[in-house]
Amino acid sequence: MDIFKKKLVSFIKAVIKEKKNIDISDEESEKLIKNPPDVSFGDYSLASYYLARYGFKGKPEDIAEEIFNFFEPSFADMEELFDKIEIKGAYVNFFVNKEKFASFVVRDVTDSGGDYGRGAPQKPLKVIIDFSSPNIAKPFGVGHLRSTVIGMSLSKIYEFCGHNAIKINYLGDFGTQFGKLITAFCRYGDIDFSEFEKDPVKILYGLYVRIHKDEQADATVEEEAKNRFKTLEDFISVNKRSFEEYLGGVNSVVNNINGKNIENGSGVEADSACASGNTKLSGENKNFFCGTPEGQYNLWKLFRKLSIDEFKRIYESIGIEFDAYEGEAYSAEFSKDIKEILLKSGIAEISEGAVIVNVKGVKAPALIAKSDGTSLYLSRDIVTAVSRMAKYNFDKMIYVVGSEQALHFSQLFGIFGKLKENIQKIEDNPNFKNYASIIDGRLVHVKFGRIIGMSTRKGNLVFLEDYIEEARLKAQEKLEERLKILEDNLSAEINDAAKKLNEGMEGIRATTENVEKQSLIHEGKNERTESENKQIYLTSLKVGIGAVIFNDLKTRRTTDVNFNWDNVLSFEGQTGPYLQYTVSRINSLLKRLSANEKDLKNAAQSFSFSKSDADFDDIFLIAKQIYGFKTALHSAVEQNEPSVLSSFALDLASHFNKYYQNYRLIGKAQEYVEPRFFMLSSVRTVLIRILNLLCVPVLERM
RNA sequence: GCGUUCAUAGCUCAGUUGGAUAGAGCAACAGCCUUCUAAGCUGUGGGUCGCAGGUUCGAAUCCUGCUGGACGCACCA
Repeated sequence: MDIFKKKLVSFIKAVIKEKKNIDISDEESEKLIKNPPDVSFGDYSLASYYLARYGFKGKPEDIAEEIFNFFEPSFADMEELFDKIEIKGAYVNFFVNKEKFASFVVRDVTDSGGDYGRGAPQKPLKVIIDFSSPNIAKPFGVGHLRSTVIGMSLSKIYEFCGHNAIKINYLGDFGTQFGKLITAFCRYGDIDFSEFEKDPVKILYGLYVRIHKDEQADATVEEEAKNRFKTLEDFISVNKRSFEEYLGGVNSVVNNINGKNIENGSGVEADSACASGNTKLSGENKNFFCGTPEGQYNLWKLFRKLSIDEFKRIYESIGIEFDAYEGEAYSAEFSKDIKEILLKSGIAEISEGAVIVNVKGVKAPALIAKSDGTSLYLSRDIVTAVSRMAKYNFDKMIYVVGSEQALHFSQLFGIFGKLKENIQKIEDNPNFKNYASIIDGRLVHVKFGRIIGMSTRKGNLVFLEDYIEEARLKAQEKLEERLKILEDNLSAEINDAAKKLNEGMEGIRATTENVEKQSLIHEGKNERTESENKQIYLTSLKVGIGAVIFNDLKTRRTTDVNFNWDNVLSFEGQTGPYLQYTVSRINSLLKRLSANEKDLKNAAQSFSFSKSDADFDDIFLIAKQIYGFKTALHSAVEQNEPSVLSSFALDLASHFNKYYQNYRLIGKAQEYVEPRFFMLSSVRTVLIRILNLLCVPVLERM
């Protein structure tokens, strides 16, 4: 809490104590302080109707007056921090000392450097964030992007707030669909294996599409796929440990490890390693792959490995990373144990041959296992949650999954509620009981809306890479335009200077300066050098990625977004590139202002603002905006909502751009420039921090 | 049919958890580059907060009903 608010808190406590003889906590008192909607109402306000709960009775206006009369005599005590107190209707409004406030905020940011806003809770939470989770065998489409960036951003936000975030990618690598994929591979003889190695995901997707089409006409496809999946699941389940045994083992590992406790060799990673080697894909090996359970298992593992490699490449290109890759298959091994435990304890029952759980508050029965005995993803999710509890001992687990799966998660969460209630009915499984009973209440479904109307220009699924490339091209186009204008202006300047050359020294100086500048930019249609081209490519790529990612994070998660190419490819207004541009603008300005760094270092100790300066009101507004960063972070975490930060950043950027437009700093006196230098640098610090938290690339220059 | 969820300016969205005069950005129109990056800034127009009730000092926000859309609802994930 800042010194201004602290003062108010103590005053509010005092007035309640004095008038009603009630002691309230600092937190309670702080909650009574609101931010007025307009500067003309001051900087903090106390709405009298909130005091009704402490026994203040009567018309709100009268209460406000009562409070005001209490404050006024002791105003001298506040004078150092506040300019005035005003009564307006039902509100008592407080006006801070603007000079002090602005200096306070800017100094706060300057002192904490890049860490401004970083949290350090007394008890950091261990939070698992399960996101992205693409389905293997399908290419990484734009649909996956939303989960990916929301999850990644939340992880960063939690980390920045001092919590411990564990990022898990839970791959959809199991289920009947893989039976289909294997069926496709085995049925179609015309697969080009060299093509396969080049772009495996594309080939797999081709198989996927083809088999789904054939399935419509040929009923044997589905049957074969089901059988092959059963073979796969049976093969995995043979000779395995029991879930109980597994949980016991995890437990002993966990006790020795603090912090993140990432088990790198687990699950997918380890399995995919043994998939290579003797399992070369070729025509001759086809009998092995299609004819034996072991071959089929290897084939599936190979599909999975190839897909994961591809995903990793894509993640890397947009700056996404995970602490662990897990797969559903890993849990499939234990889904039969779950089924038995739940049935034996009476939590689950058999209905129409399938295993179901009836969950409180959810009408639809939760299906745990199919009548042919194979597992469903709900049972695998139960296994996964329990395993993770054993492994990580999490305080909270967030599933970043689309809202169309809301029912699934309410069933999953409901099952853990039921498990907790009926835990004593479970026999013989102490480890399972131990972990399963404490999960209830720690699971959160962070859902998000669909992206509607997203299709390629020809009308199909959009691949993420094509999407980004489209944005990049647009960014490059824009960049080229700007360079052209720059070049044109330059040659105009040079012509101008040449004219002046006849008029004396002034012209000579101008000409030499311009020749220097010109060497940086190619004039006219000359070929650019390779490094210039590379620079242009990288810049436009970052802008493109920024535009695409920010587009997914700027609106509240839950609303469906109407996709519109023109909106995404417009880089003006409330967009990622606008923020990137703002940062690079500040960069450029600060660079020009910081010619004398030594002076600035000295000034950092003792700068201050004067309200007699023409730009002071705007400086104060910027300081206020910066100050709101901590509140924004807080509500972003509370709501698991990155868009809070997006809106905040847009506001801040807009404040800066207005200031930039209205006041010039170059050429002003050093003591005028110094405090503003730190103010602008504070804006930049916060903007860059938010861009980082939102996974939007930051550019030095644009 | 049942359930979840949404409806705010022509379009895309905010709206400090029930508070002061409902705000931005696009698009339209009118301006601003000899002066720190015009991916910027300024101004104008644009609203029955889906409709109807209710709750109270006070409702875009809460409750009920209606209309309209999206999603989900037994062996897919």
